[in-house]
Amino acid sequence: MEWQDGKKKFIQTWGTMGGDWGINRTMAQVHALLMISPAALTAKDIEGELEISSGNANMNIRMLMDWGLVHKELVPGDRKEYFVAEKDMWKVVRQIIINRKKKELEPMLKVLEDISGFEENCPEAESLSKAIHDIKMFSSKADNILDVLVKSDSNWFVSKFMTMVK
Amino acid sequence: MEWQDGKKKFIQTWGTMGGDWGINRTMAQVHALLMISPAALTAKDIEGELEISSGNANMNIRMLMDWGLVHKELVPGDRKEYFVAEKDMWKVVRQIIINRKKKELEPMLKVLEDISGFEENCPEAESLSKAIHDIKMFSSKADNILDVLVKSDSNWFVSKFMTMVK
DNA sequence: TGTAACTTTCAAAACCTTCTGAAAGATTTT
DNA sequence: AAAATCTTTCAGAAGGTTTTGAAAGTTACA
Repeated sequence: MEWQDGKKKFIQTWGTMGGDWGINRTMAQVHALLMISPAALTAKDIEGELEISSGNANMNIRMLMDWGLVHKELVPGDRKEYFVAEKDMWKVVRQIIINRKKKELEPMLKVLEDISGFEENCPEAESLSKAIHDIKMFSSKADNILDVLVKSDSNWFVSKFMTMVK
Repeated sequence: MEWQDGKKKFIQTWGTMGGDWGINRTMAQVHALLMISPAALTAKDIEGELEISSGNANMNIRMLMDWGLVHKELVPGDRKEYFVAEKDMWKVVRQIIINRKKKELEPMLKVLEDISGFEENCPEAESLSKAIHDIKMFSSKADNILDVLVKSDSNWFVSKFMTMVK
């Protein structure tokens, strides 16, 4: 396989992956492209490579910057804006975890907190109560674990984990 | 708050949550409803509660059964099919992990394997090579960790984890 | 076997998200 | 300050997924 084909497939795969992870496909593709680019790229480069409109490119680049996965790089004497992606996989995953946690886990915990304050004694109410309690329990544990995960170094984590399961 | 309102919000929240997790909203709502039902429900009950069509109910119940989160329960002397949901949160989460791993992580690892076999020496090819390598590394670690997670008991895992990070 | 109760299928409709393309807004150069 | 270059915005178009509703398929019983 030529590396150019590999590149195409890589961008595609990362795009699909992104879709599954609550990142839109194009956003993930832009990220993939930047991630494997040795040099910084301009918006125009990205539009060209991925065959998308400037509006689309702009919007997704901005989103990636919001997520902290891409940043601008200004080349002295050049008026264009260049973009580079975070290339450290662990940092990338960490950012994704942080963002999803904030968007999904935390709001859910809040709602569960809000709806747990009723008192009634029919089986239905009790069943609901139990479910809410269990999920709250579980989610806050997950929340804690993710916090640790995000704060830690990848190698440390994996090696520690691997000894732990022995 | 009345428990009936809590129930509505719970179903809604679990539905949104599901959407974020690659489970469609209705499927997650059906699951939520069954999860907080002390008794088994018929397809008709579900249609009524969630105000959805029979086709929709049927399709999502079937999907939940495919995922192993819901099963049929036959009541002797009754011709209707009754459904109950898995209520152990840990089992639920485990099923979700198994399914997503199969659908997302494993195919990705396969593609990365396929496209890593080129040899060229321009910086672009090298950059691509490195990205592929890093992701493969990372994903297979994640794959292993999830395997352990899935096989283990929740309490064991959490407590072990919590000591580990001390 | 006929009929009633229930379940499944599927094409078309509704809905939601993403993308385009053109116009407006910036910023720099001449 | 006009022109050129680049970036952003946004309404409507396109594309994808989910839902409906009605018809077809099953099963159980009289």
